Amino acid sequence: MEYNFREIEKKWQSFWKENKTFKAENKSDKPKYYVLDMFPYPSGAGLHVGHPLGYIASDIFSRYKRLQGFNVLHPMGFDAYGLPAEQYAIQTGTHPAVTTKKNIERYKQQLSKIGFSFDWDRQVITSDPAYYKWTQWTFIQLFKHWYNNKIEKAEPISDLIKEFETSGNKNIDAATSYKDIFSAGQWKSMTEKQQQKILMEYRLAYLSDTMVNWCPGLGTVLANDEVKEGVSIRGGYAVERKLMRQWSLRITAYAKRLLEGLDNLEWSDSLKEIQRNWIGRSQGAMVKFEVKNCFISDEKVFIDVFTTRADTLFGSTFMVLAPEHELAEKITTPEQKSKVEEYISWAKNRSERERLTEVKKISGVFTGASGINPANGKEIPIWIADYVLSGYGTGAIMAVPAHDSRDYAFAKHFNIPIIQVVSGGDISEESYDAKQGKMINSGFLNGLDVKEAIPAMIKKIEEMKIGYGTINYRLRDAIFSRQRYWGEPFPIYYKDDMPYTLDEKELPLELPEVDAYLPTEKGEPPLARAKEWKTKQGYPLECNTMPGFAGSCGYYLRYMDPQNNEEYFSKQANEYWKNVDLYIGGIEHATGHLIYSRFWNKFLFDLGLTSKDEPFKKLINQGMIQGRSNFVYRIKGTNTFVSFNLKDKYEYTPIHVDVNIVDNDILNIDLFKSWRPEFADAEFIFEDGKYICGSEVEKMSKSLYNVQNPDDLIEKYGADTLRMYEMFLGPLTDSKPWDTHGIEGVFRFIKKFWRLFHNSNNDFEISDEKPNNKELKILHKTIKKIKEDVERFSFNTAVSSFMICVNELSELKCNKREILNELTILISSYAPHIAEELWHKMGHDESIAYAKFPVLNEEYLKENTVVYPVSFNGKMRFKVELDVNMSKEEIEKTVLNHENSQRWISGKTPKKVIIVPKKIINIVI
RNA sequence: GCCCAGGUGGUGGAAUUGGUAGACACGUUGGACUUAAAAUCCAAUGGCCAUUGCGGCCGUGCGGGUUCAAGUCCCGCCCUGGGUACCA
Repeated sequence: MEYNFREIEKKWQSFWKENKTFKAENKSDKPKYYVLDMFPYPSGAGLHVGHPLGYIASDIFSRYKRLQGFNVLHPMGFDAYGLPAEQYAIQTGTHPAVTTKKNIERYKQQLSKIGFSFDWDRQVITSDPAYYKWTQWTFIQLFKHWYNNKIEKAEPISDLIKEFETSGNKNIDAATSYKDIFSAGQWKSMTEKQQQKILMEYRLAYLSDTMVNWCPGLGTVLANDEVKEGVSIRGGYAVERKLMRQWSLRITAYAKRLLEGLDNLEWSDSLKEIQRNWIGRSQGAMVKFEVKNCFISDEKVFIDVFTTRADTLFGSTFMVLAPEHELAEKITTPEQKSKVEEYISWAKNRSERERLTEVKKISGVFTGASGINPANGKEIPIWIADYVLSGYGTGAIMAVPAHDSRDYAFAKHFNIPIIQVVSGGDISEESYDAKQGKMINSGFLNGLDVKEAIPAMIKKIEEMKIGYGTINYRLRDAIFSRQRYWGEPFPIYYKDDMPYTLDEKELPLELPEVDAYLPTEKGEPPLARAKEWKTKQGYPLECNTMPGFAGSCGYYLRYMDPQNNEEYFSKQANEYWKNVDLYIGGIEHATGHLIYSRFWNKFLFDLGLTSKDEPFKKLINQGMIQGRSNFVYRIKGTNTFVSFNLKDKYEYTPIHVDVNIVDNDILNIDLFKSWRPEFADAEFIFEDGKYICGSEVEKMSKSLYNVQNPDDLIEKYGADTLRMYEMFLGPLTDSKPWDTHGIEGVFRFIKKFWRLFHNSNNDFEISDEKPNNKELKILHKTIKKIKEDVERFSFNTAVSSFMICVNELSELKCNKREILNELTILISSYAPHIAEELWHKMGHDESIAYAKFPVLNEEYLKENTVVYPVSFNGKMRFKVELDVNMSKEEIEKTVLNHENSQRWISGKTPKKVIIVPKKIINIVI
């Protein structure tokens, strides 16, 4: 029989489906192994060859682990909420659920053709009410908990209320924005609304007026990780800062644990580094500066600043507030009022993008007020400038122009004095920012080294009770509201303008129908259009929905127990599966999903629901598969196209051409003419009778006509070939261009593998003869290599080893059962369909998926002789085969007397002979 | 600017611990089989020189260094990709 992959692959895919071959049980005597892929957003475009790369790798690993005797959890699902389906709904009126369902079906169909060993019974879809019930449930728990810094753990709000009732808040050390101190008596005398307002500042999910990234193009706010360089990552729309009442998650409470947890994870250094930078820990001090002669309701006014350079306090010659700072207008003197107001409104109306691109432009305004430098009692001016960000630290700084380049530029521009306090550099030219040198002009600090001066100054600040040493994080709370339709509704209603959670029994709160997917005329989010969007008691429900990342925060937990209607997941299921052993996905989630998930998991851990503090033990980022675009060159002003190597004689315009009408860079003229009407009459300047196209490596994208679709390749070569080729392309973690021609080589290999089992008439024929040592050696060499390679995720070299093995066995015309049986198991995780087919032909009844991974016998690898490369002064000159047991002395003697050596020694006495057993011989002349 | 990866034939890449640089493929060239094509098989294939044969020199971004030996380690530089960007 010919190798008929279409028939074989269809046959085994339905076999696996019917027999539920890959169903994972929550109870097993086997050790568990959890392999997870980042689940896809089902877009309308379908999969291209880049998408399955990670899935193939994780599938190979899952199948390998099954062969090794593990109970493997390898699920798949869909991250189904997202902007594209909603944008499409706005344009066409099609409900996003309809689009999403259709796209999921398409994705599933495409995925099923690749032969993945997913347990589809565990599929989760984030937009399914049975799933998002638990997203909403977790939100309620976040609302009902606060973070206790003393024990670094989330605790129930009810416990916090008890504490307020007995002792007020003086003993509480919480992650909160609330600064005032109240007593138990004061607490009790508050109205419910006042109490709720205070509690809101402690909750891990809280509602507040915050500066948000408002994206008018998308009609919604965005989280920090959804914005890059002042524009939205999805769609590239401009983003501006806006004060809005929004839900946020107090992820900053977990900053320390999120940072420290990284140390024990098997993630790539670069990914950990991205997260470390995003969390951005800085050690420093909080210092209080008094505002001179300034009183608000009889109390002195102080400005808190955060600094990492407490040592330079004596050099602080002015202060700067962010334009959004709450004191900015309050401390401004009447004379400066109009200027300050003008500046603040100018700064507010600047888009984020303008602000970023005009970083070099210095702007600011003097408030007229002065602060007092607590180190030396000197009066220093207070300015407002937008180089100070409201979101970091306290939104106010002590400026030290001598030792901070930004302050320096500002001081030079506005003629503010500069006092050097650390020796080194030339401050008439530029600031001296290095943390190196001796202190000068700094009172009691003089003569100390910077490294000594920092703690000395912090100690002094603490003694003076004007501040304290502290750690500041760059990480911000996650803004959790979106003014969109297609997302999880919040389980929240409003009473007296204060938010309350729905009862857990009322979950899921299902997404209502609306007449249009647009904001109302009053500018409320789309949910405000829903009829009866209120509780049974008549209280209005929240109209915002949750962000795109909400559903992916805990999906890996739900896979453990996906049909559970009583709980998110059972304790028993979680204690069995624990956390993800191997997670494969793109690096683009470094500052989004991968931080949010860790936070979500840590919170559930604090509640005692998850058994592990970290969700993803080992994580691999697969590289991107880039497209290889082809170009034709049209001579300017004509409809004539010039072949690649002749183009420089003309003035031309390169035009992307569909890679599917180009074969090996040679353009198919007929297909090109019929590709687009404007090319129907095209003329050509050929070279060697052919039209050669240019090529370039770019992103794989529809608009660049370089998309390779897995379905087409499967149709042509089969899924086994596609799987192996995607792995053969290069290291999993590297980005690499797709080259369709390479797939032929893998296809040839698969056919060659098939021929090992078939005679010249294409009939299945294997021999029961005992294999010889040569054959056993080939097999065991391959077992060893495949095992090593898969365990270090080096799938490309594993594929080459299979090629070498099959080449060698073909050469020996080996069709012996003992060899082929083992080789089939080895290859089954890479090319499961052909392996399953041959496995059954060899007489097995059970699926190969649960066969036993071949055991390596080192005996077969033993050699009697070693071929030594003989080098002279490090240059390899010839090889010599020697007995493996020869002593170094014997080797030296033999090699020096070897006829080929004489030429290189040429009568001289070798200075030194280096012999590394079984490796190399080097003779130094 | 700062931080992190990386730079090897015409192409994708291999070299796992400092020990034969270029495995395995693609492509190219020549050949076999065939009426022909496809498929398959064989041979050559880093560059330069030599070629009747043996062979020789150079070569892992560039310049230094350590070592018997460097793609691999160290120092300096260049380039590419990613992250981040007034983070006090």
